[in-house]
Amino acid sequence: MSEPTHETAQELAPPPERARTITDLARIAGVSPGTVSRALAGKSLVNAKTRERIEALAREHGFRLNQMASRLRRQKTGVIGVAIPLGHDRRQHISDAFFMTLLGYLADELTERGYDLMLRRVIPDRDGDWLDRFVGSGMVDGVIVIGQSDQFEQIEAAAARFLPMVVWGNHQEGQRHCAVGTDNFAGGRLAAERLIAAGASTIGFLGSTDPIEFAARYAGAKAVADDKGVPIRALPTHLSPEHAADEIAAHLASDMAGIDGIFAASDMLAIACMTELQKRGIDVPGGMKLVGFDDLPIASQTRPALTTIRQDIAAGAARLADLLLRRMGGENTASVVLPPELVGRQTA
Amino acid sequence: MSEPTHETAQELAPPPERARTITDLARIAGVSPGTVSRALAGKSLVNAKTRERIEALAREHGFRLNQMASRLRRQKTGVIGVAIPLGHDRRQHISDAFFMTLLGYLADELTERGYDLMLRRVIPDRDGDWLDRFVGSGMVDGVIVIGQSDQFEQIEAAAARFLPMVVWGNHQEGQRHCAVGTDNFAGGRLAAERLIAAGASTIGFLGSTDPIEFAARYAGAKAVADDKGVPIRALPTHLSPEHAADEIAAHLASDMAGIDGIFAASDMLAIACMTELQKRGIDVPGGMKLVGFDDLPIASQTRPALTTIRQDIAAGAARLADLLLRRMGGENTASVVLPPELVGRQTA
DNA sequence: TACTAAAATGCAAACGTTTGCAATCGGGCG
DNA sequence: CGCCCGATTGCAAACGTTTGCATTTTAGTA
Repeated sequence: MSEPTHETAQELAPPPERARTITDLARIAGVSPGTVSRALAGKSLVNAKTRERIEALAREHGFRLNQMASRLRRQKTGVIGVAIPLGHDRRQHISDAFFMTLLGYLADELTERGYDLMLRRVIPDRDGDWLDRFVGSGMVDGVIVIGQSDQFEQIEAAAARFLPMVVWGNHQEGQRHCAVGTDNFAGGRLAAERLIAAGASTIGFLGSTDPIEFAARYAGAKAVADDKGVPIRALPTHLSPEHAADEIAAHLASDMAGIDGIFAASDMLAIACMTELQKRGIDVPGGMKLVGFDDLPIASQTRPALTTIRQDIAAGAARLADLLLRRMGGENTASVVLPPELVGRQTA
Repeated sequence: MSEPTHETAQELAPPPERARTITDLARIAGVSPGTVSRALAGKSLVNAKTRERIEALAREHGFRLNQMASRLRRQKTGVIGVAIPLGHDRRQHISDAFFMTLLGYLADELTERGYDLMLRRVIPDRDGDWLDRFVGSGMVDGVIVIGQSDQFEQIEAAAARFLPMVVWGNHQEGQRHCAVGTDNFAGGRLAAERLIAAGASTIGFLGSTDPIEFAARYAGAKAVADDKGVPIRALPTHLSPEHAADEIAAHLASDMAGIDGIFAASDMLAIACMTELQKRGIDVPGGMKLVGFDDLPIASQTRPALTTIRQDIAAGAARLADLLLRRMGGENTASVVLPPELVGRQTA
């Protein structure tokens, strides 16, 4: 009574006691936790007025549902795991342009459908168990693996026990896991055909042939080259941007006897290569034909504009998302092979 | 006894009864769940032999710890939330090159430290509550917001209650939340100085001035331009790659009176602009000086190579990660402003 | 008013781990 | 042989929700 102002203040702005748990909120509302849960979930079993009152109290006391507990109880997470295995080139960065572009589209697709993405970068040989641990962790409802890298066996093993998984990469005869990917062999064919048609008499394949995606690109190009009697050989190069430029420079300095057409395993390599060629005063396509792979947005912005093999990344992401959701629903889906497409620009 | 082969087979390859829960495994091992938990966690309290036996059984029966339950109990998740608010340009794609590059570095940094990333793309005006819901969900131990967009108020509000949050973006006098970002105003100054030094007599700023990061870049450029008596004006352009080219073309066709120097709000815009200029036969830098912003990897690969203002994205990601972890440890950290750097190449 | 059915709520048991505390076991020592 | 102490293990209560079932309230009807 001696501090009226104090009391008045308290009454006007009641201390916003935060309700941390559903039980707190139930106590405040004078109902049971079960009712609060049902009210916030929008179930029909609860009286409309009660629901409104509880919703108002929830807002007022800043209540947030603890997702961990909710998910434990409901045995589903609303999260899709995205794993990026970096097996074939440990120096390869997760910020690789192709992966990031695909990831961006995936995020768009899945967010649209109400899922969150959990990103995990994996260095397989540090941990042979990586995929099993990921799919069995109870943290994700489904898994997308971006790139098979050199982890084909691991992926097959996981697929045997875990249905909701889809992989970006090659589909091989008889494989167990569901893959979505470009027909890399056909893409390699297209590239070689284009180079030869443009007048190349000896072809260099710029990139590693270890990851099976790249191996297939090389094999496709080699099939065409062999068929037409054009020599072709691999110029091994790592993907990481810091190393690629130097390795390409080394190739150009020593290893190019007769090569007048280059098929680069990715656009990023092709662009790095073009820069090195121009540094040396070699004209593209005059002195060297060049074909890339991916058709990243930058490919059309280089000078000269890059001739490349297009992977439809947006379509691929859409298929990945679609197939994964169907598998999460129990369906056993088949792999999808997307056709590559030659995008003829100025470099070959 | 009448089916010896059957029994033999059973003995040789015991049905690999999968242990789903820690209780299953405890039953199999003949110990209590608590002991199994301690054994798998590598606590010292459990006998070495017991631990080894349990670990072997865990492998054999394909046991995976349920992370949901573990995290609920331990009240921590090992997950860092990454939110990308798309407020100022809803058409902007999460696959935006700058965001993706930053995200890639962040993933590298945080994965290295044992955290997973949870990615969330947010369209704020669909849901004014987005940040509160994210930080209060109990699903993440900390949050990184990439880009303030037009959500400054929301972020400030969340920062008042939630310590472990760091934001990529501008720091403004007296703001509450911890930000890491480039000094955009200084960057704008550098760009304008360079353009003017290269001979530009009228400057166009290519990009939106709505997001505060871009507004600061424009303000910096304007400060220098005003100082030197050089006219400058904004050429509003959206960021999404599909629209940018057309909008730039429209500017070039109608709006360019006197402009002989362009400061693009991002490298992607600069590159799109360069392509449009070249389509029109305008020489860069002869007919038009051009300066970008970001110094993405592609910037050095264009022809002519792009003069731009470098943001050190890798360093920024490292600072974000470092500050976030310190905040998760209870420390209240100050904002960090990174100095931009002019990278002089060929376009201005 | 009494009875019935439907609507709304409460109760309590899950979900699968972790962890403080108590109980057990074994060995060394007096 | 009995006792004590340290090393292991078991017990049971959390963590915060959801949900089947039982119970109470309400509304409707005879």
